[in-house]
Amino acid sequence: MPRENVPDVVIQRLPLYLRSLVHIAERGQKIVSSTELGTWAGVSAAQIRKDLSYFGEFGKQGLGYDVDFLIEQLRRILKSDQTWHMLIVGAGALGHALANYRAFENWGFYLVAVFDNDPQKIGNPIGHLIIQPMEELAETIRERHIEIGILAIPPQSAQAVAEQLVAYGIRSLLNYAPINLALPPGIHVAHIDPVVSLQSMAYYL
Amino acid sequence: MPRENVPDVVIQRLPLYLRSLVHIAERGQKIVSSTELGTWAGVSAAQIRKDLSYFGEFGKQGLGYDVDFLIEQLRRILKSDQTWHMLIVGAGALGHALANYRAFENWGFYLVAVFDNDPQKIGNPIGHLIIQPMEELAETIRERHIEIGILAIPPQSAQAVAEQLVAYGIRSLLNYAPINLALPPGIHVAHIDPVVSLQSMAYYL
DNA sequence: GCGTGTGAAACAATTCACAGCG
DNA sequence: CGCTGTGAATTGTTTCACACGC
Repeated sequence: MPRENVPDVVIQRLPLYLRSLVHIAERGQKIVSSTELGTWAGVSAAQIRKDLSYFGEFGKQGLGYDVDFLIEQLRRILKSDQTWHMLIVGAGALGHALANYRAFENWGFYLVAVFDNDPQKIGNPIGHLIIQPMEELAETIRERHIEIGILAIPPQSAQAVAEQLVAYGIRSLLNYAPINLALPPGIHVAHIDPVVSLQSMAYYL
Repeated sequence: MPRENVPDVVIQRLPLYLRSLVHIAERGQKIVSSTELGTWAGVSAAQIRKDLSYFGEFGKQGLGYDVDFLIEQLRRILKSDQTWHMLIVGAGALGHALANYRAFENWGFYLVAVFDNDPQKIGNPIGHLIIQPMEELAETIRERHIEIGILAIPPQSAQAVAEQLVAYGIRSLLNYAPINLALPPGIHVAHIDPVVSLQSMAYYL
């Protein structure tokens, strides 16, 4: 679909544009210029136009972009117009917060299973699901066609669990454990670590 | 302290080096080469040497880096060798998970107050703290010398609350609300949004 | 006239490759 | 000899500026 190879930085900005566009649409606005969208998203107008140009021509010269149309296109490009199945490993405080987070489903990301290795927790409800034992991992991934794994476990076990998930067919991981995962090429890992974010900010304090 | 102006990407990588070094130190290793550290942190050896060279000469030629010494230096550079006071606004599931997250204090980040605007929640315990009403925001920030604010609230109120925090002297924000904040220059904002991370990953699926 | 789309120009980041030193 | 530190070369990203079309 992309006309040529798209830099990763561009892919990381598209969700920000999409979020800003939804905000603009909710205000009832139908048309937006790259300048205005750039102000909302915190990037330059030229950058928005260049980024979008990797994927096609979505604007109207002299006018701007149709907000609803551009939302639709970005959803398509980011594959947020289809359904993805996710699992969480780790039913601690973070696992619970994620299991109750309602914003995933708007974007096609459905949580369909939660796992933990603590016998005390297995069988307990979490969100609208039941905590399952790790033994059911392989079977559930296969049967529910799960593509995305979320790690909400301590760093000590993160590498081993990540390897299990990859072995069972997961290709995308959202890692909340504060450790750098070493995984084979082709596996995509996104990292969320508040300490890393805080440390980068503290530099400027 | 930095010899010249340091690119922001470099600052964002230093916490990853620090995290890897701690891991290496816990295994009892005393010396590490840029090649080995790079493998752990997922970057090239040359990049590590270049990044560190912005701040000084920390290695020994022909040998490598003293692990403990480099940890000490990175803690100093990232200001993680001193104490910072943080507050959370929003005592929902995420606020609770963050309030119970034990990893902050290892790095000098101390949570000293949690706020919410829900009268039902005010006065309830959260972690080792008590949920306070928003009216006490200004006073608490001043009295407890709070430098960092964490937003764990719905996106509708995030901009207004962020502006309040800035007005009361907060210069660094960790924003969990899925909205781009527009704030005056000089204020540092780090964003954590799992949907943004998932959307970037889904592109490659 | 206004705002997009896009080559060209400017700028930034990364990698290379090697001198220098323990 | 091995590994750091660093200019130089390369690669990647952003900004500029303008032709084009509504």
